[in-house]
Amino acid sequence: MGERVGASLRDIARLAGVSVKTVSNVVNGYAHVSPVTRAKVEEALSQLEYRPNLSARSLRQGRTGVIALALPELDAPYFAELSRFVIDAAAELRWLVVIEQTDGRLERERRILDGVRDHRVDGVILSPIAIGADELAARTDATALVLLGERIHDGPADHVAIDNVRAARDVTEHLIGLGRTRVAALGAEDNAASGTAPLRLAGYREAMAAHGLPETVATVERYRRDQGAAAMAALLARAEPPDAVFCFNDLLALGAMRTILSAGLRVPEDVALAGLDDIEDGRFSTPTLTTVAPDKAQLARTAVDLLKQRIDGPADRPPKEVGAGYRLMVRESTLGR
Amino acid sequence: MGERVGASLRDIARLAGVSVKTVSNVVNGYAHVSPVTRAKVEEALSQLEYRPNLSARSLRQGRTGVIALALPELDAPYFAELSRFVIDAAAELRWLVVIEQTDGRLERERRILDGVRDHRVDGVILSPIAIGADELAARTDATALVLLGERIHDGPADHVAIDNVRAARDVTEHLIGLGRTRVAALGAEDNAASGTAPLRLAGYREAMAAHGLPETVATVERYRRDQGAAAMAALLARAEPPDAVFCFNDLLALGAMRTILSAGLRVPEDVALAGLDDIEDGRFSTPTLTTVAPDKAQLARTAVDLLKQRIDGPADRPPKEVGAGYRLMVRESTLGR
DNA sequence: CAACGTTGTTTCAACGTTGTAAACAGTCGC
DNA sequence: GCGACTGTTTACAACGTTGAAACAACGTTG
Repeated sequence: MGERVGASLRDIARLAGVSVKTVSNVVNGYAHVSPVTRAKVEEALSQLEYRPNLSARSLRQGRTGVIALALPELDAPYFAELSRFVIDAAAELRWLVVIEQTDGRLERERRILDGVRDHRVDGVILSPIAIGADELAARTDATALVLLGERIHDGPADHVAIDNVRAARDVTEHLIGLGRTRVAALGAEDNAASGTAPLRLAGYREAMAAHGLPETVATVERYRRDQGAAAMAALLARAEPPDAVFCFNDLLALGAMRTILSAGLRVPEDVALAGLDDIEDGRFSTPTLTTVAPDKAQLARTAVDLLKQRIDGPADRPPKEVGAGYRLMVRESTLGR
Repeated sequence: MGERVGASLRDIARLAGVSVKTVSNVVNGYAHVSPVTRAKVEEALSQLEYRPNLSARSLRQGRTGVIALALPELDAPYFAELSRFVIDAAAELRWLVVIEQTDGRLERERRILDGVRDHRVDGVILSPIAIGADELAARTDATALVLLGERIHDGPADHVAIDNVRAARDVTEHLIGLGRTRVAALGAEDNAASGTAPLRLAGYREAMAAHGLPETVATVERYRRDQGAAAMAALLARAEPPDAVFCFNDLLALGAMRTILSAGLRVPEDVALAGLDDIEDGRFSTPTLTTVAPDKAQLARTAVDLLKQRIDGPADRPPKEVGAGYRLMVRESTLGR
């Protein structure tokens, strides 16, 4: 047998004894359809289990109903959790989300921005790592774009993010407030002109400077557990190892925690530890992880809303910057049992 | 301005001075095109940055180039890691993957099977939790289907999975081999007729029976950290608490680990702990987690291959069952430092 | 040189949908 | 009984693509 494929408007029309367009009108909820006709059509629709062919609809309307969510990597828990919220928010608009993984590589992010993908999408939500404001400004592709998770101030695109500088300052203040004096930052990036790393570093520096404390900064290349573990090992090998570490995300913190505990030191007694992201792992580690919890639901919803405005609205609307809330979650890794 | 949308075959044809079909032939690599014409067309293609409209192509060909990957939840690390492999394998066939989350709910899985989704897809890879063999057999939707991660023997669909019974038996044997005698299973499900839980339970039982040891089984509702933590608390409250626990997945094990350590007990000295899935968290927990590592890449690739065969092949091909490999990863949670 | 096959190219129709415009049937006011 | 209006329905075309079929210009063969 050939492909068993669903009924089309034509089939419905034939069965209900009306024109194709009338069926289309019923399907789309057009107001001026007589009750009798509507009933006939709806009967036929359910009898044949009609479902619209979205390829045809897309072709006709020039819209696909699909948006892309471009993330560094889906298997980083923060992004997995976040994508769930994005998918849910998009589903309310009957949008489908396809996930593209950039691995944080500049070249991949560039391709996303240039609209080089197999399937056309109505819009893109990008969580940028490598791309900078200058590249963004040079973008020619007209696909609607929203940046998620990073503020590129006065950039050419809508974006939504928590206030990374302030959040980082809050965490650092918390560590200092415990009486720690050798507070290190873990997660800076060597050649990052943009991205969240410089912002979080700035927040850390503000807090340290405010208390006249010396800065210690450990760099990584990627925000992964193994990199956190390695960077922490380097910190411990110093002449004056830190007594507190602010890791720029939770994965780094969990890697660092592993290194500290393996070395026979205690958290938080010997080294207090804090992260940022509030991934679920940190709520069940031993000790549990102090962290900043961005309001992921709000981030996701706002990103989708901004994208909708951008898609529906005029192309020349000036870009918006929207903030999202966060909370400091103090747990055992700084407070003890 | 209106929607800035890409060039169509017509635009290319006009520019190159040939017919639309000839452009189509070039785009699709049709053999009989003269070098001169081909060059002209390719020049025009790159000049206008042509990219095919896949909605139109889908409409014409009746195929979308999109497959659905239906998982319980994306923010379970195992599934996040697995989806990455699926996406990569699908990308090699130029397939796009959309992820649907079932939350392990029967009703959602049913909708997936019945093909109730907004966008039509060429095939579905389903990682089933709740659905049983009988429901599968009653399925009427003709969309190609592959089951991933569970064996429903002699079921009506292709599937790929590791040998859950044997894997569970191996882990349990490992725990028994440490000299433990009060080995508990954590992760059974109360009313599960199908799914992996009964298989893993069966493997546990085989091993326990082979050594004449008494069985202890703790049930959960979902495979999440909090459930593992709670179930472990119940086990510890028993008159004879276990000295080893095989958790049916790593999330449960990490939750259980948290409970054990919080109670002031040591892992593995007081309670040895093993999981299944080999998620990254378990490689960085303290102690690191002994687990079964399914070959996720092989699982994903096989699932995609099976789906391709099912899509391209005759509809009446009998369903295939394919196994995938796994390895026992012995780490600190059973071995100590 | 007529019949035939090959290569290169084109014409045509169709996939399922919806916007536009127009047709059609009533109803109202005068 | 006419025009104007409202409400309901329809015919048509088009979105961009590709399979089938047709066609033209060859070279080959008997």
